[in-house]
Amino acid sequence: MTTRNTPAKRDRILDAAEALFAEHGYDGVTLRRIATRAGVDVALANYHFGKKLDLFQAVFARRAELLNDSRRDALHACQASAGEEGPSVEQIIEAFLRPLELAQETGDEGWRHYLALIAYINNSPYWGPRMMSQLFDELVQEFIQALRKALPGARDEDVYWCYHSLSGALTLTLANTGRIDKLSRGKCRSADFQAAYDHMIPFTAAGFRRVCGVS
Amino acid sequence: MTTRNTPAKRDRILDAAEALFAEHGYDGVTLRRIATRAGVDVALANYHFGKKLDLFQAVFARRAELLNDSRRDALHACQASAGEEGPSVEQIIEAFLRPLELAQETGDEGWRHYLALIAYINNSPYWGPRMMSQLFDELVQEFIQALRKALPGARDEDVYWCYHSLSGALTLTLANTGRIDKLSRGKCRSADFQAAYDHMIPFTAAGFRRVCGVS
DNA sequence: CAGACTATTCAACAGGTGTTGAATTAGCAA
DNA sequence: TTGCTAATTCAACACCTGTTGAATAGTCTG
Repeated sequence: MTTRNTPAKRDRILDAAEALFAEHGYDGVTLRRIATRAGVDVALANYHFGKKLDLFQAVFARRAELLNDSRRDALHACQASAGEEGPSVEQIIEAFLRPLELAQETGDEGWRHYLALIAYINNSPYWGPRMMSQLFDELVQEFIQALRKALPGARDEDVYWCYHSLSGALTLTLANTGRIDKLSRGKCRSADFQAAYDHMIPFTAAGFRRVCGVS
Repeated sequence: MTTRNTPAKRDRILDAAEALFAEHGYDGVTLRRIATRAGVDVALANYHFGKKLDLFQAVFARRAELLNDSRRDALHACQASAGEEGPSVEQIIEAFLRPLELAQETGDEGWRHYLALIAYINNSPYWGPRMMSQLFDELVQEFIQALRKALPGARDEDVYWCYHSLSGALTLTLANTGRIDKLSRGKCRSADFQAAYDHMIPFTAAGFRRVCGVS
């Protein structure tokens, strides 16, 4: 153990908060429940993170940079391998979605919870406007710029509305509510991100092409 | 005023609860805040609706039947006007979405809040599985059945995954978070449901056709 | 008018909330 | 060892929560 060893309990608090916030939302979770799940005293959360809101934001920020890096790498990679006119709509959307698969590839439950937390925040009229922009807008604009290039002549407004549909489909996927499992009577499993993206990529790419007037 | 006159305060409680639950979620709202907004004593909510959870469900159920009727009428109407082979994918999706426009056509803020509440519930890993099915599944299956007929030869699994994307795009629209406004720097207004559906209908229809293998 | 019933408010409860300051423990330096 | 500092727990605070039973006001019936 080095001198700068941040002990395990701090991380266990983040993990517990991540899982609980994702399932019950900010107000549906109590600091005592987080502490209990983490096997820790209540006051420790305050010691490490300050107020409850600060803990919430710490959870939200913890994996954001890693996720953004992964997505940015995927975008730049497909841009590098594409020719002069840039990657196709499908390739761009693939770069936007596939990095999220690491949530189940690594078998790490934390990532699954984190993505559900993003879905919660993104869909919330209260938290969405307050928290999404600062961490994700810059990269999203880069993706939209790439899509614009792949859809020459498209109106800006149309591109943004299409991104809105893509974002909504993704958000509901990340929320992982299991609703599609019940509707399809088991034919679809919402926990199977790979199957979800395998369908979402051609689905949304076709939508972009149609709405943005390129066949 | 008739004998069975349920006074206005009962409805004001429902209206206040609807707006607050939609914005802050179940746990983010206090009965006292609801009562204050409704201009009513705290205990009155309990008198009319019982526990807080019962009030929540009452709000959720209040407009469900009306919404389902409206959607069912639209579906049956387009089925009646279509020929033997049934309505197109576009027509079915239009019947699924357009009834929701009454939210702003009537200028009734209550409907806007109600639709945001549906978005909150549908996207929640906790409430979604518990509350969506009982009120909405039957009609949704009818829509999916119609889509299946409009997409001959499609695999069931593909149809359900496409519906999932449609549902996600719709959910984020109803949540009305204003995120697309900021991203598009005002070019899109998320409160403009008509513009949202004008784009969503061709977008999702093209997705259905592509994924379900019909050109 | 009296009576009955519903709607509404008042007052209060038992328990849970986030937060804090002091006390305790653990880990490392000299 | 003795210090020193960060990590952790303990105990408690002031406040807010959902819920309830009794009290009051309102409305219609006879």
